[in-house]
Amino acid sequence: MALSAKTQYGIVSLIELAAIYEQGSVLQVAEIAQRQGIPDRYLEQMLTTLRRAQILRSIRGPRGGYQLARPPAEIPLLQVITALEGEVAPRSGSERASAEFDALSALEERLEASRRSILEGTSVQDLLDQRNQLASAQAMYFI
Amino acid sequence: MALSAKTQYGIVSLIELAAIYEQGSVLQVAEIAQRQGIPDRYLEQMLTTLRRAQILRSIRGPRGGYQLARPPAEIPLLQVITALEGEVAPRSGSERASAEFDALSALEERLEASRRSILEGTSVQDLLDQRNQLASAQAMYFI
DNA sequence: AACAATCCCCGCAGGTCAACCGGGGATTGC
DNA sequence: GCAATCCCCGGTTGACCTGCGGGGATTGTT
Repeated sequence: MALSAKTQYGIVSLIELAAIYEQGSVLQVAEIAQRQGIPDRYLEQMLTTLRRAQILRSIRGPRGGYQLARPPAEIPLLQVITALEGEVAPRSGSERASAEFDALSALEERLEASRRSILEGTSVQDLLDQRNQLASAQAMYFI
Repeated sequence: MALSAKTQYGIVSLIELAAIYEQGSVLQVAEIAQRQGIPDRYLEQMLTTLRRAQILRSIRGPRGGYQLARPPAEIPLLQVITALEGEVAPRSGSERASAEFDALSALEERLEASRRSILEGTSVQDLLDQRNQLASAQAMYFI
């Protein structure tokens, strides 16, 4: 699995919130959790993390909930994943001193760069579009 | 870290073995482990795995050791990593039934495809070349 | 003002997995 | 025969992911 459950839950929630972004309304943790079939107590942690990263905004009290802090097209997935999984420790201290490990590091950087490139170039809006496209395709198939 | 320690140890060993492939000689587990500063008892497991995957050949008894089973240019890293980390379980059973999860799956597939593409297109020989290039660059810098 | 809905914070637990260690057996060159 | 080397298999430790629970803070509604 390329993405952890934590990350998947967070992103799926963002797609749901993106769908109602225009209306300026909110969704509650329990609401999202039930619809997606994921544990609400766990999802709460993800949404809190995303709020701290200023990707979400929260409203407390009755009729409260979460909403996107900015338009979904302005939320690259790289930011979301970085917030949820935490920063990668930048090669602290003991570099393996070996020419072979150095050559391998060059490869790892290429791998990470390619991954970053995709995640920087994909926004929550893109995933929402994809969801709608898949949904309509399924509707067509159904007829 | 894009690659696990297990994978790193295995690949680094393959680079060392690629460097002596022409001579048809062998390297021993303890030899590689000491030079690379990695635990020998652990490295043994990786080399055993690579032998079972027919990437390495082993010779037992005194003066024994390991050598590549084929020319390093014919060993794509994807095979190495697949052998070391094991096959990815193919989406067993309980698909999350949700349009949002489906859209996310499409992204995950793109991520994995891009990774596979790099790992298929890079061989152990390529890493050996990179090592030699880095080594000579460092030599130039030293003068 | 009281109440209830909702988010907020923090710590804990259980399971899984990566990384590593150790014991003893099989092979084989010298 | 002996020692070097690979071979096999199981155990351990520590971290991390996933998830739960208790109680506190905020706020709309009545």
